[in-house]
Amino acid sequence: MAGKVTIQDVARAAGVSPMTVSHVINAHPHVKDSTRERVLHAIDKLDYRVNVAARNLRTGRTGTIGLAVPEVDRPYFGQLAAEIITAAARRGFRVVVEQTGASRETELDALVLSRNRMYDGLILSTVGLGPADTELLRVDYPVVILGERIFEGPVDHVAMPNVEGASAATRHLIEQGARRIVMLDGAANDDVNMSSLRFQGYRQALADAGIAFDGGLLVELDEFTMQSGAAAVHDLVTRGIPFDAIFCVTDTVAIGVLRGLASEGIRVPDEVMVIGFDNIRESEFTVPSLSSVDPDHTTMAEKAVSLLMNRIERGSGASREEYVSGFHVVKRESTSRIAPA
Amino acid sequence: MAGKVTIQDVARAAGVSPMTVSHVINAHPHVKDSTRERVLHAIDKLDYRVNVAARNLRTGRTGTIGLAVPEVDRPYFGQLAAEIITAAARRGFRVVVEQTGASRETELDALVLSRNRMYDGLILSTVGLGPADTELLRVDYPVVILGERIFEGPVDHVAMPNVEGASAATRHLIEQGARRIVMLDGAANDDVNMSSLRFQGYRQALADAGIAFDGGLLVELDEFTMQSGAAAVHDLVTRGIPFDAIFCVTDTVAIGVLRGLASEGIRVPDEVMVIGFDNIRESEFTVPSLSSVDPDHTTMAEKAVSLLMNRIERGSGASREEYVSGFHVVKRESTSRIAPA
DNA sequence: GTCCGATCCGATATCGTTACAGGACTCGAC
DNA sequence: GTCGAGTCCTGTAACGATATCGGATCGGAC
Repeated sequence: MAGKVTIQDVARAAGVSPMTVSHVINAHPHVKDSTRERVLHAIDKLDYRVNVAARNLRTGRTGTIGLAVPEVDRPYFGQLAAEIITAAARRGFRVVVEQTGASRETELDALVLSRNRMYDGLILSTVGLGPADTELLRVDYPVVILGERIFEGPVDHVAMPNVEGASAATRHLIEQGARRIVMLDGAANDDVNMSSLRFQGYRQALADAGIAFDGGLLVELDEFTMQSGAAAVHDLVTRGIPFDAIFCVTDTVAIGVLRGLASEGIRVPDEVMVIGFDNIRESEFTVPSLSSVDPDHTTMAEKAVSLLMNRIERGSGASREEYVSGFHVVKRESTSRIAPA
Repeated sequence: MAGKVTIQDVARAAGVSPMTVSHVINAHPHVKDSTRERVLHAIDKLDYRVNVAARNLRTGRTGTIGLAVPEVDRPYFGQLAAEIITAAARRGFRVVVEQTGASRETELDALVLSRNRMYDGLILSTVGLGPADTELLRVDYPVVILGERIFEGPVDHVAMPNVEGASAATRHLIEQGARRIVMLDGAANDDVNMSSLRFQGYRQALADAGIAFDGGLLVELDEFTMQSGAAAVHDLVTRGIPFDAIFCVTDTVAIGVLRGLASEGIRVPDEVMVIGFDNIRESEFTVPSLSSVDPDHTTMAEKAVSLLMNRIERGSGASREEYVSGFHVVKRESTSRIAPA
């Protein structure tokens, strides 16, 4: 029953026109208080709810934005999603979460979906897209890319300080005495993806410290999971490669690494130090607790949503914005050779 | 430009009526191949996208379901959300994630929102709702409650084997030699919420083993976070309460507990054993790895979505269904007094 | 040659809301 | 007494799709 009440019914019950009801619902001015009361009373009595589909059709807005992430159950993306949903809710927007599974195809699908006008805008936390896809991003609806750095992309972009953060993390390891630093990275195939940028930071820090880069210490992971982090450690140990620290491309990988080292009976940080990137919530609670680079996700999420809102409201005219978040290195037990109190 | 192409434009370009275009789009039978080709070609050429709002209005369906969880960035809910999004996507549905922050009010808000016909249905992973709210759940659109057990609720329900799982976890601790088992629980105030049910299982296992329940070993947490788990351990130790095992109401709490024990210099499992509930992905990678009760979320998520789809398709006529998932105890290092290989 | 069912296509009428434009009325100023 | 500027309300016409139903066409059976 409640589902079938329309604005017409309310109008009839309140003795006004549908338009007046609409005005009341949308808080337009120029409605006499007594009239407003009557309408509200009728709405209440009939248990009227606006039909969002009809409103969407008429206004051309949906009040919904899309968020495309590889998987919400990865800690980093989960936390990002939570912050974005909160930031959007603050502005009266709902968020549809699409899982792209880190594949280029599905990320493009999300773009196309959004073109259906299903969403007012889209936040794309890319992984698979590369500079070759730049042209495909040249779409006529609001899009914000979050995370990866796509060189000269045609859309708004909120990026991480990948190079600088990775460099600082590596420098921290060096300062703590590490010399043979493994990097667990992804495929760094196009110079601008996350893996590649963090690798650049790593190399740069090594160079700055006068440490020669050893290709044998670079491990390319297929995916950024705890599983793959643990497996990589096992592999390194099995192959007998000596190392005294590991810089992990993400905290999730680092958690797997901590586990892998424990399984191998290697003590952290005494024998091997570990640092990650992202500072996810779990990192504070691992044993030992995990040092990490904190790129300030909260600000990034807030910025992404606010950029998107600007596009939605002001259209595609304005010039493209690029925001790179700040960062700081969070030093915890995993890189602290002085035993904690 | 792409945004303004309507089905009319396509019809004109293809030399057919809008209805025929609609038939093609919706894969209706009885459209000649040559006609279909022409229409598809026109769609492609004009870069036409259906206007979802218009379709929703006309059909009364949105192809979107709501998922209300406390927070997507808690591992358990993140993993649940991921599974539900996947299960829904398989059926051609999108998912809007609402964060209720574990408050009763926001959970009810989600229910009301859904009444806007914004979603075709709602999956509510409750925390704050209690039996007192049973009547409020008597709504006329598809709802599935996921997780908590609301006695005799008027809606479909996918529940966990809370009592049985908790009992099995506790029994496992006892079998491993524990006698003074702390339970870290939430407020067990209404006999049917998660905390209360898991507490029942705990007490039952104690009773079965002939161990007297010691109220001093029951700790009520305000929230189920790693933070609160760690704090609880610190508090117990500070108060000098002796214990040889901890059963945590969730794995997230347990991870905090592992961390807290490490900070206190207490060895796991030698001095204190720990077991959680949920078997989140992280539990396999903690140090030591965490034993847990696995309620098979994948099946739960799948079941929740499938129940919801049934409601959406078949209406509210059918009788209410209640599904309780199976479970098994996953034994890992944190409860294994025999050192792992 | 007729008839019938299957196949193919389209005219019309909404779905429930809001944009737009304008009508009626009030009130104060001159 | 007239005018203008609010204030308050409403009639009409979409927004872009699909449900419904009926009309046309075609091929085969008799």
